[in-house]
Amino acid sequence: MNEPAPRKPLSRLDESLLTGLPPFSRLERRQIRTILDQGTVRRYDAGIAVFDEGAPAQRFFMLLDGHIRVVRVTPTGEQVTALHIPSGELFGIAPALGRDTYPATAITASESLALSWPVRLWQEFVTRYDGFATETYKTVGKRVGEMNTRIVEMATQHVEQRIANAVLRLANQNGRQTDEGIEIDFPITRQDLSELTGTTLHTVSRMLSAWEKDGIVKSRRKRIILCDPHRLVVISEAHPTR
Amino acid sequence: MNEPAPRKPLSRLDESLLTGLPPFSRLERRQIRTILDQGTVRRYDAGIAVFDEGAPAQRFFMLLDGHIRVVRVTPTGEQVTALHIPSGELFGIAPALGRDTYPATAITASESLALSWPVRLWQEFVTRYDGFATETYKTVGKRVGEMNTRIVEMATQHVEQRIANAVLRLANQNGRQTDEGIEIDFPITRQDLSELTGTTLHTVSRMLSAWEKDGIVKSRRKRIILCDPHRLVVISEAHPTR
DNA sequence: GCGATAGTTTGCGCCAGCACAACGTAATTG
DNA sequence: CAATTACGTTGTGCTGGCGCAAACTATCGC
Repeated sequence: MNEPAPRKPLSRLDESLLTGLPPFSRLERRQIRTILDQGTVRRYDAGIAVFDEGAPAQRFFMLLDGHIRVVRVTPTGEQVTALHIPSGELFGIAPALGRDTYPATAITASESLALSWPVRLWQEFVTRYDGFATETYKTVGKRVGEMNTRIVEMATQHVEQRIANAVLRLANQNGRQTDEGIEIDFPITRQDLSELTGTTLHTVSRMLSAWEKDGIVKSRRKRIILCDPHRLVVISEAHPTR
Repeated sequence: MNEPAPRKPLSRLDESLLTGLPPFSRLERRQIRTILDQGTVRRYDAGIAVFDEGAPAQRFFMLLDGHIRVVRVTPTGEQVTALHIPSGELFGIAPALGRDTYPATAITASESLALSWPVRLWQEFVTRYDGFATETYKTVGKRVGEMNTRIVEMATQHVEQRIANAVLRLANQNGRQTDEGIEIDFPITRQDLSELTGTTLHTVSRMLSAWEKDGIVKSRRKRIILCDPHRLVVISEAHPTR
């Protein structure tokens, strides 16, 4: 992160942390207190695995601050990013999918803060707290939709369009307006982008260079700023050969 | 289908239709009777859309017989198959994902028989029937896993490996042992396979021809028989360049 | 301030897989 | 059994994007 995030007292969390967030928005202060007291907060450095693919799902998580990349590793060791999780969302919700192991690895893209609970509380949350089930399944639905879109993109679009789409999506979810344009407000490398689009870091680099030459983006190390999102949209839609 | 499927009396269904199926396996005969009476059966010809992407989700379905392809259509009209649904599974379960429209189109791959209920019953099923929620979320979890795998494959594997994987998966889910080998027991065209693997029907055709020359598969029109599944597995794993 | 490390850029050659195109063949219809 | 339609095969040429390689540059730890 750029500025040091305002540090929350880790000992006892404020109820306001959760009140705004969809899965908990219909709950009363007292209920949220209970939920907070049952959970554990932890800070994670950037680039740390919060949990690993295949590991027994012992806890589920709410990302309070930072960004998570959900990654799968192939038998031969290359990584593919399946999803990006912005702060304010649940993750590692294996129990919602009837699973007892995590289906993928969660890696912090930036320094992050997450609250977590043991899975045995899942059933309790679902039955006891109004709106929790509904909202979490909306989240699942949204992610299924995203994955679906990724599949369609990978199947039909060219690399340039896929990269454009990925950048646009990231900017939409995690964009921050600056005087130069919209900046993706967490560190992202060419390698990350290539894992997100199923290509190589070389190709991504070339692409960004070309776009920068055309004034569509600016990019420093680990940072991307969109100067002309509209042109990117055009690229992402253009020339669908197949 | 090859032989005309044994025709069920459409008027009043037998409880045994559902007793074996996971979402209903823990229920009593009386409960299943109620569930059956609340639903509607319908037969669909091959190649028919059961519901369309984006349409309001008015019903959810249980596939009793046949096969469904879950398809998304791109803005430019090409189709991508996201999932295959074998008989005995729920589909069109938008309500489980907190959605009120269908996220994709469901097309019958062969003549099919499906039972369906209005979505307003979903909540009732989930709360009233033991195991229904758990089992349906397992189904969702399984499908998320499959989609994830597809993404990884599309991102890292070559066309030949993707086709091999697709064929193997179909054979696993819907294989039937014959004297020539394992036959995929529903009609599938080169075009279908190409939509499943994100390639062209030409490339699929070439691939199958090559495999047939090597004695790995036999293929008639709309039919594929695996003579040597093991060699296919080798192909699907081999030479992961990136 | 100086390596060391992690991230980025760029050039070059090559080939998997696509576009295009034409033809062959099995099923279907009346 | 024509005629028609749907599905499958195969050839040719071309190119997007990858592999490989090498150099460059921020950033960090000491």
